[in-house]
Amino acid sequence: MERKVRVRFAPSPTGPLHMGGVRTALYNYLFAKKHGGDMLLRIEDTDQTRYVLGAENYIIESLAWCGITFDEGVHVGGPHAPYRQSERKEMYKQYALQLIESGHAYYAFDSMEELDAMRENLKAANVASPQYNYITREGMKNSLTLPSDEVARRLAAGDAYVIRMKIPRKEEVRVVDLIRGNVLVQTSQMDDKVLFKSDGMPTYHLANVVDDYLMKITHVIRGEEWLPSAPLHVLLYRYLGWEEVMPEFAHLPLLLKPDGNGKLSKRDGDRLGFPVFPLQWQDPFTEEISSGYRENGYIPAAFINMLALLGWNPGTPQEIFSMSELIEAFSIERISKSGAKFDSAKTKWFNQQYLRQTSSEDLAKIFATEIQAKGFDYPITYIQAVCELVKEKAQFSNEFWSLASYFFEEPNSFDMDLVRKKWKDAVPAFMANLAADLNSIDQFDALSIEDLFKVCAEKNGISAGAVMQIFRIAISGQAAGPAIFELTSLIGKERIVKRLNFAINQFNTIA
RNA sequence: GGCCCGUUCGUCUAGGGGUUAGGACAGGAGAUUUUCAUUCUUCAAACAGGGGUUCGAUUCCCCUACGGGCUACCA
Repeated sequence: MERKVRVRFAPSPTGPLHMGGVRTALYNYLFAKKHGGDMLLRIEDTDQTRYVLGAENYIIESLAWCGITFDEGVHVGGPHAPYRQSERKEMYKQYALQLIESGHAYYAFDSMEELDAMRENLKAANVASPQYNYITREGMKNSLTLPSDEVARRLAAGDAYVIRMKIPRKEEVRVVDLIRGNVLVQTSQMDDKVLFKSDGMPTYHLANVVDDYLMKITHVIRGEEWLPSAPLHVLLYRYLGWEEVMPEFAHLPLLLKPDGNGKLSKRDGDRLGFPVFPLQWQDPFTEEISSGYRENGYIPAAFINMLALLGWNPGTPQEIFSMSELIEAFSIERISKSGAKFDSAKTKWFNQQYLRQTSSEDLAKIFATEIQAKGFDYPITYIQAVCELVKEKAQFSNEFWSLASYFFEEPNSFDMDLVRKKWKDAVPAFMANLAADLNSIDQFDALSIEDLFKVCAEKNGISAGAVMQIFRIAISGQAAGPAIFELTSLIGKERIVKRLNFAINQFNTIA
């Protein structure tokens, strides 16, 4: 029987979710939706020592901003609730005990010091990989080496213990990975991983397998850092008697630093000048702030589009994808095997593409709140017209103010070096004439202004081109901007004439 | 160190036993826009190395190098 596709995104609330995590969530989401399946959000908070307050909310909020939705999870509930592992604590122990029962796990009573000493000894003896395994467990304090009455006594006395997996000595474990094919590992290379900790919590390995089984997960799509422990998980399914319904695995290549080596990390963002997190995050302990894509003016769909193409491609030249197009085109087979260096320049390009696609009407709505926040009151139609003019010049919506502030407030500072260069000969006279001429016309549309401008220049024996830039500076304060006569028309006759006269005064004082 | 995974332009990638090895970003040059941005044209840029297999390998196999991950009572 074909099972309904069910995938999960299962982060640990140890800090903000970085873009690599978002991509993992995205691929899970795309896969689920492509196959009409379910997407769950499970919080893996089995390590209380690393729990960070606010991280869970951050994760939920980030994914919502990205447009990744869930069918079940901590925030939306569902038939397999609770979805927070700390709240499922009581469920795990029975499975660990079941494994002891069947001879696939055992109690271990070793202290941290004893474990350290064991590893030190092995290192000193030049053992290639010092680990708690089929050889070393013979020399440690566990239910395999201790007499059964002592084990019973220790357990009854409440001695601290962990439950370890008993990895067979000489077997080959095969992991079938949807991206990499067969991965073979010898059990002799594996160690007796702790499944159940002395604090009563399961480790990732146990909790993960138990929950995926209980929640009927069909596909585990996760980062490549989990590939080395996948054989352990396969063994766990086998020994728990769940191999028939074991999920299929897909281990995603990692996101790498744009420069140098290694996987993309928290530090890289602010070091290299781009966000690594979807949303801004303030560390609750250090109060250190890490920037976010949202706060940097990125459109979530652009961010998602970029992420989707980092490690996956549709096999066609298409690069711009809406979420539904991504769902349509997505397939695990087309995920690449090697890690991808993150490219912030391309991310900006994606945002620019999306910004262009956004209507001036929608941009105006966003921009209007910024305008209002600054205390200005302009009709939305005016703001929309400004957006129309400025849109092509921006890469981010948060650049609008610096690009367009002069549409809303009068310029009061000018690039005087430039003015000095241009403010000579017939120019001052021309500007004075222009101000008067502009003031005298009724038709203040771009074409009429342009005609008037040219005629005025000719009257003063100057080429129109020669005075275009000083005119722009006079009315906008900036040396570059949108089509000059349209801009003039939009700002309106009264304000333009006023600005011109103000600028002429200013320019005269420095000339 | 050990184990596992990987390696096509600077970056993301397509391709696949015989190709002028394609696209995009970034970069260079030019044109348009009497500004900037846009747009257009154009240039430069890659199969890690060595062995096989083969009539022929960038493509398949092996080795080396390099890169990455893992190696906790963290996930």
